[in-house]
Amino acid sequence: MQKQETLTKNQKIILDLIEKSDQPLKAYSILFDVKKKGINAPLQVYRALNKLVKIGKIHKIESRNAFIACKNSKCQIANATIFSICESCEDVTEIHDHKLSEHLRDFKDNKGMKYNKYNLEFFGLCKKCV
Amino acid sequence: MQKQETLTKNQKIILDLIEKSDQPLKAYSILFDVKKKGINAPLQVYRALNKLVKIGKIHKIESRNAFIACKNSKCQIANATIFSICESCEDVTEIHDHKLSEHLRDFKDNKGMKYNKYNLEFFGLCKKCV
DNA sequence: TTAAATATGTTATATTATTACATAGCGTTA
DNA sequence: TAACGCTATGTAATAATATAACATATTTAA
Repeated sequence: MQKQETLTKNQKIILDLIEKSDQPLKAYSILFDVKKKGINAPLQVYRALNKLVKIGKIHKIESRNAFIACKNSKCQIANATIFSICESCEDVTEIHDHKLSEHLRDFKDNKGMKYNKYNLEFFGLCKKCV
Repeated sequence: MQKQETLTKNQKIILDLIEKSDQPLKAYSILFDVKKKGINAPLQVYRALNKLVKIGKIHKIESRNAFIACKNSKCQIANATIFSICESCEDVTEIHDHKLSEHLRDFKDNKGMKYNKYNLEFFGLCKKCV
């Protein structure tokens, strides 16, 4: 379990912003939005983002270079993420599917590799965009 | 099935280079290597890369911004990729696991989304690095 | 044989992310 | 409390990744 009480000022500001959005935000768009709060440089944003990713409060959508809040209040799935991404409207949803997660968690390759993390992104068209 | 006979000069040069490497190559490292062959600008590389990804000859490792050749001669899996990535030595291997692929192919979320593609990346430590 | 589609070459620029360095705060422990 | 280790901060500069815009050429198909 992560300790959420230790978030610093910058981390809180940036997490707040990301949590208010239900869609992924890009680093420089975050930077633009938090300038009024005294965060002036990309590095300040990236440092906070990296920390928030590390503790599982947010996830990075790798194919989009964007960051979305983790809706799972327990924040235990920083290392096991599944997303669906609409290639038309770019809507992103985190998927929680017990059975699929189980399969992924239990997956063993034939090279004896020890996994501690996975990220899965599904692409397609959402209901609205079909 | 894709038509491989239609690759253009630039596409061939860049595919050759990527196929000679068993590990992912980055766009600007590719650019550096193909300058002697008359490819001078990033855009020429990215255009070839995008095409090669589209037809399934190579895959992009999203978490690494790098490109690796598809070893599957049939090239039918441009839209269904699974990789294992060692976080220590950065070795990347494409995984072909029938059962897992089946699960992913058959996965349906509860939002009625129609998927046409997925990308899964496993992270951990390979045998050598454990 | 013209039109449409695809690819090329080039310059410039946009976007994403890190290096390097100086400083500040905080908890431990001696 | 003083000294240390650790983490975070602020700032400037720059590296790394990727695309826009434009002119031209080549290929494909009607």
